[in-house]
Amino acid sequence: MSNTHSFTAENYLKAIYHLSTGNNSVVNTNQIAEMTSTKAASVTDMLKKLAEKKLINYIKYQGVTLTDAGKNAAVNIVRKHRLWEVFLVEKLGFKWDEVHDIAEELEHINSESLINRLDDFLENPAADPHGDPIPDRSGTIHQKKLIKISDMHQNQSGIISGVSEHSSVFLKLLEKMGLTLGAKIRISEIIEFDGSIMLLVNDHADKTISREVAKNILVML
Amino acid sequence: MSNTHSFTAENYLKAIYHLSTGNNSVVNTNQIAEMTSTKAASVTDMLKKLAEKKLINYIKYQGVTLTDAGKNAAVNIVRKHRLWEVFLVEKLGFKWDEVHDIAEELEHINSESLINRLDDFLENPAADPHGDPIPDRSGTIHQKKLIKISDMHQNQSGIISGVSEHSSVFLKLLEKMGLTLGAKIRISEIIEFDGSIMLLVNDHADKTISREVAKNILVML
DNA sequence: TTATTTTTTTAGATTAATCTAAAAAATAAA
DNA sequence: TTTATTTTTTAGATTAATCTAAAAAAATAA
Ligand SMILES: [Mn+2]
Ligand SMILES: [Mn+2]
Ligand SMILES: [Mn+2]
Ligand SMILES: [Mn+2]
Repeated sequence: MSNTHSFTAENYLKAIYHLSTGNNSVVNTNQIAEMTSTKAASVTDMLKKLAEKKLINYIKYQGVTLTDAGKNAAVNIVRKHRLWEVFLVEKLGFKWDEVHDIAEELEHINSESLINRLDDFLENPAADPHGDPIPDRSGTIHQKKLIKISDMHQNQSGIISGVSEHSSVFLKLLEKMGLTLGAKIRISEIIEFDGSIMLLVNDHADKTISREVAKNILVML
Repeated sequence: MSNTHSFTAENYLKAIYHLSTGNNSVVNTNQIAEMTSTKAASVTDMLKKLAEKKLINYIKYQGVTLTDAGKNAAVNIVRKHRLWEVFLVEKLGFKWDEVHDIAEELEHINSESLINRLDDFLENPAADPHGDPIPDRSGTIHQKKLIKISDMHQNQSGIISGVSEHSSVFLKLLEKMGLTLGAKIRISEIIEFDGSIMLLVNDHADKTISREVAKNILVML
């Protein structure tokens, strides 16, 4: 089980995984280069190696997809990343905007018993501090259906359950506005002029957020 | 503060540190090669790089010592290693013979806030699961005076507080015999024939251990 | 459908970490 | 104090990951 790959190979696999679960399942060289902060030429080199190890399906000039083995490896890294994030927030008291970079390193520690014990210690959380689902030990992801605030209509209400933008500035803004996971919201008005949205947060006084902000907050109805 | 060095450089620094706190403060190439499971030629290469970075004092053919910067770096890695070991045992329920290899990886995660928060979360432990002292955040080590069971005399008693052999077989043996940290012992007899030792553990029935075992158990009087 | 632009791959180098084999220095033995 | 042994260093290669610049292929536009 769980062949061990280099730190670097793991980062490429994760990048391909995230890119392929977005829109298209086929991922191109330049996208990977951007996500891994490398150059296209370096990506091509690595793609050959990953293909060699049967972790991706790769045909020159045609982009890549993950094989089952590659997807397993990637999901496992995502699982570790998100569990560590829960640990950092729940046990060590980090803020939700501070944990990503540390988890980026911790996700490469390879020990199945470590991660399964951590999972139990954290009481098998379903989601990380940003609302992203944590794959279970078999690799299955139970993703709840969430919609963007920007897709809600007047008087509709729900619970904030995720974000689609993870930058520290964005997360800090939400924190300051009380728009954190678990907050109950209700759309009181959608402003015609620019689409900004007024909403009630936990039944308190109205707050207004821009459409851009609204697009990046995910709600469970 | 705390310049960041490569994973590999950190392992060399730690090896030099452990070797130099043993007997001689000057450490030689072959010792390092043995401890890092590399070859002498590789060590020489790395020594040049570490000297370049002013982490060691190195003169060809004369062995090495750590500079203050090098010692700081090494002690910090040891601090991280031991704190993670405490975490693995106390929070995740690993046995004391299972944690070394995982800590060997975790010790390279570089985040000062992470390690200080972990320290607090664990309630600032003084020692790791093997009784080794944990350097505080300033790098100071408070080492208690311990003696080997093999240096004790008849009727002397004390508390098991450390081990000087960390292999899994040895630790499992101690576990099985109830000779774990905190156990109270009293020497009932030192056998003339081969120097093996009979002792009372927590006032229970006598157990006998070989001189070799006795040399590797450390006791606080 | 040809020309232009964009994307991707190859060619050729570089850097870090490692190795084996050979040379040089230091140490121990005769 | 020579000679032999051990230790350490150098020389020369290798592997993984990366880069820049140039070539090749694919996609887009004219
Ligand atoms: Mn996250
Ligand atoms: Mn250890
Ligand atoms: Mn290590
Ligand atoms: Mn230890």
